[in-house]
This record gives sequence, structure tokens and C-alpha cells, in this order.
Amino acid sequence: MRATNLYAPTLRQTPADAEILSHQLMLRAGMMRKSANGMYHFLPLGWRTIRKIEQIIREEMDAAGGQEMCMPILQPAEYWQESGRWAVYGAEMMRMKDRHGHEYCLGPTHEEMITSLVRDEVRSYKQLPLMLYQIQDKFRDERRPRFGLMRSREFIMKDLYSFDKDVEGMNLSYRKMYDAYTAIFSRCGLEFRPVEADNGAIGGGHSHEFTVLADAGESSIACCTKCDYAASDEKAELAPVEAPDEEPRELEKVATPGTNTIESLVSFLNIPIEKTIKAVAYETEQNALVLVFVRGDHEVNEVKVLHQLEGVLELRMAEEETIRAAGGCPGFMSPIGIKKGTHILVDPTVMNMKNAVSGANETDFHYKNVNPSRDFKDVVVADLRLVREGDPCPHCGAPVKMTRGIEVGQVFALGTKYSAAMGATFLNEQGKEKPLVMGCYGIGVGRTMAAAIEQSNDEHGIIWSRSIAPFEVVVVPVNGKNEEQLRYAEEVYGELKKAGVDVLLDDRPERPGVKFKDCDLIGYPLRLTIGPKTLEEGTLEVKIRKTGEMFHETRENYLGKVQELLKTL
RNA sequence: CGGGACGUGGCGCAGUUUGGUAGCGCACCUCGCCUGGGACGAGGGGGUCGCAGGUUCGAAUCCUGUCGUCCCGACCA
Repeated sequence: MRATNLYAPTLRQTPADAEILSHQLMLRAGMMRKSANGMYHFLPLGWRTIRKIEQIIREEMDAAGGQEMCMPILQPAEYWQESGRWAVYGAEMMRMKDRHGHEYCLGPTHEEMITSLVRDEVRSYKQLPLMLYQIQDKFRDERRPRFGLMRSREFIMKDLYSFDKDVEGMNLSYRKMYDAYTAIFSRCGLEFRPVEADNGAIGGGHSHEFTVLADAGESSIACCTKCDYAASDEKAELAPVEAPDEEPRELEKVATPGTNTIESLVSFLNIPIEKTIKAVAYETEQNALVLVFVRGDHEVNEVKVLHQLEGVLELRMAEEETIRAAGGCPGFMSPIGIKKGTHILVDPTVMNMKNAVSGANETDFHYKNVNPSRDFKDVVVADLRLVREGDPCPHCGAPVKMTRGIEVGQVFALGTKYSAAMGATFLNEQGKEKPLVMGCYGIGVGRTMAAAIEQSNDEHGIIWSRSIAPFEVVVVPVNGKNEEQLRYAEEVYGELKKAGVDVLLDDRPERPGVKFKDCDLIGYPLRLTIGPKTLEEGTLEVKIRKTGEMFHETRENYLGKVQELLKTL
């Protein structure tokens, strides 16, 4: 490709509506443009990177036994009604009717479509396992699209679905995908961690998120400083903290005027915060009250709370009247004296506490010498707290470190949630009808591109890994109007192309500064410069974008050197 | 959806307070000159100031409405 034929409109200034670095750099490098809120054009340079990422994904999916296919983006409502998600998915699903009044949605995901396809075709365990995937646009009408490709409404996703005859088979498919994902993100040159994750609305069994480590990320993950345990903040399990053994004293009600926060309580009673019990009151969408108790210095993990409540999809902060109706008192809450039938969830750390302080369900009063194992009745004890830096790893006990990351892929062991709901069954070896055991595995392609930029850039622009760079090498004649230089550059360009190197010739009649700035901004891994000096010597100047290292190489040796260098970039 | 901000040539912005008929930098076109890190000179093209009403002799500027965009929050395979 010649730069004079390339549509790559670079920008000197950063467009005002781009907030994060990857978005700004992609706009400035002429890789993408915005079309509408949460929707983007990929320009030729950006599309080359997208296609390279897709190709890596494709190769690894195929190697793991996947077969590529393509499903419609417009999906009939009836499949979603069968799975029950038509009612659950909410406003994020873009719904529409055709001229006959039939209802459809723009596919936010394809579990229903693939399950309906496969149930009609797969009859026997002999056809299993089966892994089908596509790389296709998805659409989710996000409440708030932001950060360019990180959270767009229309986005490219690879989604693979596995079908197995039993859980062992599913676990094997899951493992294959886990390994394939590891290979994919490694090949993209990313620093990432697979982390244990919550399943969210998709349901099913275990799950991992593949998270690229970057400060601009929206996800927070806990990584053990010693072993390889890593989990999303929502998922990270926590063992109960032991409390020092004390002789339980008698429960005592004390006046604590105006202490409706933990901070004010701690200073009023002059006690360590670890001696206090904090309450958070929620209401479910069925308007049931849920009281959650954690130690004063801990935070509630709402996802863990949700897991304790059968059939509940959403929590909101409870209204004062609801709390009062159950016998509680906002700011002074305790499990002691709450009406029977209220959900009371208590973190195990709280159950270990001795002679602690909790509210007394009466304004301006607290209980002292609360011993939860003695005093709390009809409570559910479960891990409910949110992980924080320094908490012990559930596997080895070493402290965890909190890191930010960008979730670029997630794998789910679904089980039979969709196959059972939609009647996707097969006959097993015993001739018995069984639901297919499924897994689903997604990768955000655009997000992977954005994550790569977030992780690798400098003040001059993007620094691509060779594997996903729009071009591997750029050849730059310093003077684009000097015929000798141009001819020399053309020859080099031809040689590189012949050798199978993905090369761009910057033959624009621009001044050298302009071309160099563009090279750095776009981030080609290697730049070969031809100027008066190199022309005279019969050499080329090689510049490595990543390190800034520059050296001259003879015409005889440069090709080998370039190929050797590319392997390391 | 709640809170905040902003819409003026392709991009970045000034002008709005105090109404008087649109300006700067970059980019673009032509000519000259220059060629190892976003040159220079001369000339030139391009904007009914998001849109719709209203006030006024007169509106980018004031009023009302509306649409769009961005940020924070809530939300999220």
C-alpha cells in the first residue's frame, strides 16, 4: 500500500469529545470516526487492525475445534420469549417491528439464535461436542455509551457456543476456550489476567473474564501477590476475619445521640471501627426488605447479596417507611428486634465479633456488647463483603492487590439454562433425552483494539505490537519529491512486499517532519528511512517505534534484520 | 434515568456578560520557495453561529421550546 492511496486523515489536535487516550489516538491516527452516539466508522487503518485481531481469533478458534458461521443480526422475539429473556432484558435491547407487526430485536447476543438452530439439527450424542462461532456486530442500546470503543452500542464480537452431552464435556470445551483465549491475547501482545468472574444475568455455572491490565479500565480486579489467584471485585471470595477472643459480656443499650454514621459512632464511643457493625438496607423489585450486616470498616458486595436471594434481579436502597415497618430504624439498625420474615444477611466476619456495637433499632441508641453468635436470631450467614486491597487471598492467604483492567473477553459455563428452556435436547448413549450442556465465549474485538492502545502508547502516539499493527513496516523517503530517494524507497518497498512483510510506502510529497510525526502517531513497529546520507552509503535507517532505537543497515542485510526484529515486536 | 457542561467553516477555539450583520490558529486550494522531526511568503475557497419559534428597527448574543454531544452517577455477558 502506498500512502498516497491511503485514506488516513490524521489530526493534529485532539477532538474535544474524546475523553480517553485510546479514543483520542484512534481519532488522531485516522483509524476511526464517530458516526453517532456509540457507533463508529472504522477507517482503512483501523479496519486493518480489526481484521488482524479477528484473524488471530479465527485461527485460535479453529485450532480449538470451533467452526465459523454467521447468524442474522435481527432476531425474532419468539426465541427470546422462549428463553424468558424478552421480559428480562430491558431497554438495553433494541426492539423493533417489521411491516407485518412482527417483533424483532437487534441481537445483543446470540444464545437464543444458536440454541434454536442447534435444537433442530442435533439429535444424537454422536454429533457432539459441537463448537460454533461467528465474528459479527452486536447491538446493545447502552444507557450511556462512553470511552469510544470501550463501551459502544454497536460493536464487533466473536461469540462461540459449545454444545456437549454432559458437564464433563462442557468443562473440557470450557478449558479449550480458556486456553484459546490465553493464546489469542498473548498473540495480540497484551498484558492480561484471566480472573474468576460472576455470571451476571447470563446465568449458569463458573466463568472467567479476560482482563487487560490498564488504569483506564472500568473493571476492578483482585490479584493475589503470591499465587495465581485473580478475581473480579464482584466475585472475589473472602474468608471470615477472626476476632480476638473475649469473654462475652451482657448486652447493654446505650444512648448515642446523633451517631447515625459509623464515623460518628466510632468517635462518640471512642472505639475501634473493627468493633462496629454496619447495616445496609435494600429493597428487591418485589418490594421485600433485605438487611445486610458487615463489619463497620467493610463494604457490601451487592452481587454477593443478590446471589443469596432466590429470584431477585435488582436491589435498590430501601425506603425509610419499609425499614420502619419491619421494626428497623435507619442509622441505628440491628438484627435484634427485626420482624420475622425479613431477609437478614450477616457476613461471617460479623458472626465472629465479640462485644461489638450495633444499632438498637431506636433513634440515638446503640447496643454494646453485641455477640452475634449469641444474639442474632433467624439470620442467614454468608460472605457478603467487597474485597479491598490487602485482604487475604482465598487460596493461599497472602494479601491481594487491587488493579484496574479492561474486560476484553469472558467465558461462561452455561449448563442447560437455555437448552432446557428452549427444548434443545439429544438422545444419549442410553437412548434417554437430555438437554444439551452449553458454554458461551465472547471477545470484544474493538475493545481489544482499544485496550491494546491503552496499554501501549507514549506522548507521540500508539505503539502497536507487530501482530495487530495496521502495517508492520513503513518505508519513508525523507524527501518525497526526490526521484532518487523515491526510486530507492520503491525498490525497498518491493523487496519487503515480496518477502511477505506487511509494508506501507509513505510516498507523500510532505516534509519529513510531517511524515515522521504521522509514523509515530499511527505507531508502525518499524520505520525504514531513506535520506541523502543513506542513499549515498547504500544503507537504510531502521527505527524501532517501541524503543526509539535507530541504526543503519546495509542494503544487503536489512531484510534479514527487519524480519528478525519483527519477531520480537 | 438523575446531576453538570457544551453546540460558531473539516479540527481546536474566541466573540454571548453590555444585541449593530462573524473572527483566529491548524487543515484545504493556487503560485513561489524549502526537504532528517508537524517550515516560510503571497494570493484564495469555505460558516443562514444545532434546529424551531418569540422579543427587537436589528439576534451567534436576550426569551421559550426542541434536538444533539460530552462528563459524573445509577446501570452492564
